[in-house]
Amino acid sequence: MVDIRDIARLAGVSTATVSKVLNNYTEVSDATKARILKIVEEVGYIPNSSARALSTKRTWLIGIVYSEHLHIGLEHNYFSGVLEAFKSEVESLGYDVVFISGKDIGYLKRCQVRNVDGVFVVTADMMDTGLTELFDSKIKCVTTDVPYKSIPLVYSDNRQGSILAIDHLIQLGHRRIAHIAGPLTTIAGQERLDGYRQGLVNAGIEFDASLVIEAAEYDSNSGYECMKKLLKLPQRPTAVYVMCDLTALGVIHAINECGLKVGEDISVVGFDDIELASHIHPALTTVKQDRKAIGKALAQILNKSINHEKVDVRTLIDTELVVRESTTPLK
Amino acid sequence: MVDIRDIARLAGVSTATVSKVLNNYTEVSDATKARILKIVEEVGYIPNSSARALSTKRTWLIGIVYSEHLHIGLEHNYFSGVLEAFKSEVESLGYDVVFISGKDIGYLKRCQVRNVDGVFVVTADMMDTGLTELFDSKIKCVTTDVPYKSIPLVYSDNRQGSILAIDHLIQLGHRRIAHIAGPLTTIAGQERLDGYRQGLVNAGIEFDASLVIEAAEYDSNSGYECMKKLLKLPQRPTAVYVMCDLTALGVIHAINECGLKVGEDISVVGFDDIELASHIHPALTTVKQDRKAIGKALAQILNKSINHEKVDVRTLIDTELVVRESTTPLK
DNA sequence: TCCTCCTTCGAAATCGTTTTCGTCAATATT
DNA sequence: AATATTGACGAAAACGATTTCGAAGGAGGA
Repeated sequence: MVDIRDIARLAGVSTATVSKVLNNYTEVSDATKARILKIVEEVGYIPNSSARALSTKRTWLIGIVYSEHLHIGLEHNYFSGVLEAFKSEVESLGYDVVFISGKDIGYLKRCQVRNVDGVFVVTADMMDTGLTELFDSKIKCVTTDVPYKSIPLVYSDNRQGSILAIDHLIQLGHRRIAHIAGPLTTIAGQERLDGYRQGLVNAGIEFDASLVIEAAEYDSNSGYECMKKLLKLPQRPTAVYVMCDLTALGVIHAINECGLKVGEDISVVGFDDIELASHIHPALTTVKQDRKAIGKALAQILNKSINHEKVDVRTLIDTELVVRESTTPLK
Repeated sequence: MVDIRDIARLAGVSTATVSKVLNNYTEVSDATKARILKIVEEVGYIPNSSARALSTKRTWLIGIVYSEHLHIGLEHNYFSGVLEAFKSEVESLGYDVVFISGKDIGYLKRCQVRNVDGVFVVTADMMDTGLTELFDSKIKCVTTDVPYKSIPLVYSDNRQGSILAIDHLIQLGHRRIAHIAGPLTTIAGQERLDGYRQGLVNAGIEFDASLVIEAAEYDSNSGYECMKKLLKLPQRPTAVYVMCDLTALGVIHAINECGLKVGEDISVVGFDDIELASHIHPALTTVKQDRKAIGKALAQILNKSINHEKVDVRTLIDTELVVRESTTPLK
């Protein structure tokens, strides 16, 4: 492998000079700069990042952390979408992305071993002390969905999203709109419920507590269970606003099972816009989280933070309603 | 940050000795070893991985590469599953995992910049010269799904999977079994078609070319289109074996659209077992690819390869049939 | 007693960069 | 003409580990 000394020798200069042109210092003449660059190109010289990191104390590495026992992370479509956008943005800022596991020595120590410049905590469970230890350290972090002290946070404007959904249903003529809420221990669960209430208030509809059910989890089964209950109500809702797409699938299952048709008999709106929302039949109307924007914002904020610039502690990203087939005008 | 010299000073030994106990050399006495370890523990010393990499030429980093323009990668449930399993296995072997993008300078150079010990090419498009350049280099690679020269390859036993599917349908009494094949330019497409024919042969059913359609892509639309054609056949198939779950969704859509019921009127079998297969209604019977096993095998093979051990060039992983609601006995 | 052989350890070179500071010549200033 | 300034470059010291090879000292053998 050719190193910086080879380049220096070939160009008849010192390694200092080579290093300077490689790092865009101005104090080297255009002539030698061009000469060095040419040689670098010809021999295909690639600076050794370990050596560079050793002497600059910057690795240009961003760590990705997620609470492993939550069993989401990579496999969840929402997070992989955010992660993909994040990755793409930090890459264009010059970083690479490395996974940090918490195995054995914990997240913090692993981050220190790798000397990451910053970390993105994708799925945070604040009960995980390994994580809070990381948040409380000197290492620059950003996260999404769940707040912790003054760690910069980027997430969807859940209230606004809920209002979009409710407005849409009201436009279609619905008045009895049920809501399956996320666990109210989660911020998202609370805010989406808030937005639901606000949406009703805006339309002058009175809030009916019997139309709201708190789900146990953000999963499909919970949706199935909750919908079963709603269907037993003396007066059935004509529309259901569900706090996430996966849960909406369970809801749809329950509706089908009792012989009703999604869309025709009961309109359903989800939240997230995961991949399958558009693939099922009827396709799901849903509040789309702008994963690209979230990932990109996270990347930019983390970069600023690494460079000691001031950053916003909270960033809200707008959601967007995607109307498909699961919502129809009230007959 | 405390470094190895601090430890040496505190223990009253040289850095050489500290390094030796940290790397499990035998030539240091039990007493000093214990003393050093104790101090390391107390002050929370963490070796600097850049320095270590610089002097050992091993980074303990594995690169993850995927053809970006294919627009799969992270967001595709199958690959994220394999990747998750791979990551987990290499982590327990002591590596960390870093994403390598091809931006600007190409995959190979980026791998060299980071000095990765090896790379896992998750989604390979062999038309991508950036990728073949990487494969043809000295860097140890493994990949899945698509073969290239003697790069170690791990993938599902597609023929065996097809046979499972066909056997199942035959057990249920079906005889007119259609197949929507993947693009025959892909190995998976070919092998699954092969297995389909073999399954029929095993059951003594004659192959009927009119029941086989080659899809344009591994996506939902292709399934929709192909199924439309199959439904126009003078004698409709009673069952369809589809080369992937996503495509099966399109198939289901087409079946519903013409007033038939999946399961009752036409049985459908997919391939992959992506997340939504179990979430749709009726839930999809499918051939499950063992993502965990594939990821794990890839990790072990890559590790061996890095350590200059002999490895198998091709490794087949068994598939498994997951019977759900989309297949029922022929009436 | 002398010699050999282990065991245990350390001095110092090395890995490939960056960065500070000094040198030296050429140019600008008075 | 003497001095001050500027521009272009290099010597050498980091950065924090690993590893080779030699040395010291004690144990064992003849």
